[in-house]
Amino acid sequence: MVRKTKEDAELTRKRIINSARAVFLARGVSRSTLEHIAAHAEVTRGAVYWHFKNKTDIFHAIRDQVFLPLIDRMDDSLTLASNEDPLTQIENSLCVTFDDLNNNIEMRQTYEIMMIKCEYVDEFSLVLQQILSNCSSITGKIKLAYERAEAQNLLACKHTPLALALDTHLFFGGLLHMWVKDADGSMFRNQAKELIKSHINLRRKQ
Amino acid sequence: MVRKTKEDAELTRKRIINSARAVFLARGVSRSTLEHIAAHAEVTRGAVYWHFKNKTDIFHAIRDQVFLPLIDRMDDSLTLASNEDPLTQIENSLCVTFDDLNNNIEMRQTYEIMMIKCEYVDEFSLVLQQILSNCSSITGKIKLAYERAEAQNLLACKHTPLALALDTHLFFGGLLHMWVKDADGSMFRNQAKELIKSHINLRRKQ
DNA sequence: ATATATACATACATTCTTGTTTGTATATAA
DNA sequence: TTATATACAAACAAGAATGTATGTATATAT
Repeated sequence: MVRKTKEDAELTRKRIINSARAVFLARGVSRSTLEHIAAHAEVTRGAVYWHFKNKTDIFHAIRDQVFLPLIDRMDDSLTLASNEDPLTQIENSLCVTFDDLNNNIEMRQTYEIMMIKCEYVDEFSLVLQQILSNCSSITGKIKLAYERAEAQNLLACKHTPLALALDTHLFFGGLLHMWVKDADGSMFRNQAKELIKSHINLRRKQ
Repeated sequence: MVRKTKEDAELTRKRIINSARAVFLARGVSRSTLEHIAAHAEVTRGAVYWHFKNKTDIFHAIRDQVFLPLIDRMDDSLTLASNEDPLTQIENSLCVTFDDLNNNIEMRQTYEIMMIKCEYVDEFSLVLQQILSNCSSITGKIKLAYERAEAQNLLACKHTPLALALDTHLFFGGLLHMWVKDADGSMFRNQAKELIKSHINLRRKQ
């Protein structure tokens, strides 16, 4: 029984990606073999090599599945017109990310893989450049929101919008890392939103 | 020429550790083999197996070399009596870490390995617990400093010392991660101290 | 209806990597 | 001074893991 229909083949491809995510999560990227992934997907390595060039190719498929849509989403919640004040917009845009992490298993697993189950060397090292670039893009969006907040006289401090944006972004990155590492949830996962609210309130006038 | 003196053997052990750090940094922990490490140290795997049980054992030796002294250092700069105000103490204790990173190659390389060249699975996953535990310890120390700042009426905001400490610690963690990823230095390494100063000034009265 | 490309499974060859075992020269203890 | 433990080097054995090559049944195009 071979030569499935195109739809069948696409299902196989997706099963391989999902299996790879599960295997990467459990064993780390390096220790995961194509045989592990194939077995989990209930196919042979032949199927894997048909759909993907190698393990790195699968890795990028998993990454793109989560991160390509994500960037747009973050942009939207900070850039789109809204009836909320800019500081609340920033707060919400950060909170949305953690809502997504809570609700979307694939996203949660992918973050965990990228942050603590992957070694950024050789082929993977260029991902670091993408991360850096994404970060400065996000910081830029946050800065714009702080500029609007400043124009509306909402800020409690005389810091520049850029300084505030960098501080917020670093806080956000730190929280993301701790969120992922805090698997049992007791230290950060349960109180992420309060931490965000507190962070934003620190710069809110009154 | 075998059977060196005890001092020679200790030198060999240190050369192996230093070589392992260099190899881990270049190839990632998983892709580094004991043969790579031995060759870099100009010994054979026999020497490596004599001094260490396996690769994980070397990993922990590298980690302990940097992190065991570090915890005490961070404690000291936050706990010891000082003629500076508590907020400046926090600022300095954060800055000291980045001074160390700049000046101490071994520490810098070790941080890079632990953060982006290692997969936290199996034997390595318990390191995550240590990280979590260290973090709450550091947060606790920062909280005490903020309590002293509050008692001295230095704070510009009505946030609790715990909330401020968590925010500062997350900022610090985020900055550490970006510092390490920003290998060329243009985005974070050069301005880490200004970012810290700005972060602390945000909570300083006036 | 036939030819061809597709979607895999199976088999093979090669290269790493690891752990262990064995050998050995020499500090060092007795 | 001799015996023994030390600090390695060298050789060995076994199992992974990878990439490729080959086989094959069947959608699908013509």
